[in-house]
Amino acid sequence: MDVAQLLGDRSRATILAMLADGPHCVCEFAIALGARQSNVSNHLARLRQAGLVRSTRHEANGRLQYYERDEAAVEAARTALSTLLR
Amino acid sequence: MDVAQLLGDRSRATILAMLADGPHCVCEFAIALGARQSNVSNHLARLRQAGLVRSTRHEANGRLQYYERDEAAVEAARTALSTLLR
DNA sequence: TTGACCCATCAGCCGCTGCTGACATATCCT
DNA sequence: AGGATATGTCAGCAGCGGCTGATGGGTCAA
Repeated sequence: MDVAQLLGDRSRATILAMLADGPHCVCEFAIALGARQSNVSNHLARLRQAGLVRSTRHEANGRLQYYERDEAAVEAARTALSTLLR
Repeated sequence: MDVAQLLGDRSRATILAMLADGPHCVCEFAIALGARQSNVSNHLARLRQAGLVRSTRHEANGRLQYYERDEAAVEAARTALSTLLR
């Protein structure tokens, strides 16, 4: 899926912005967005499929799934968008 | 309308990319995109409404409507997208 | 003026996409 | 084991957005 199309959704854009300052779990996104958990999971699945984020389990609490940005992919996306408007 | 959402469409992204090397008329976009004239006009109206492009009539042939990018707005969009992935 | 050309706008249709609810899975606690 | 918590996945629905055809306005040539 195209990067710009991914960012076209407000929820996904907010998620990526939140991930700028470190990892977060799914429930945090759900609260911040005021959305259901399944909804957030769907968005994260898109972002995961695009390679922009990856998920890891929390060390202490294995029930929590923590998401972090793939900085290399984000950097690539940033340059891709920049060259698109070159 | 959001900039990322505008770029999410392939047609509009192509139009903006084509405008990188100077102005073009509507018919040129239609040919390049393989789309109908009304379709292209709709996309250009969106881009116009967003302030990313502006239209001027051709000097020699007044029937041709030429579109050019608003470089200031494009630059603003570029930085907006860049900070979104900051 | 008449016709041809180029474009903008609009209503309508249709496909895509986000959202939801239900269910399955995984992990932790008791 | 059994229940609670956190998440992933999926079918279904509703709304949005892109595409089209029709129509009207603006411009040029004859």
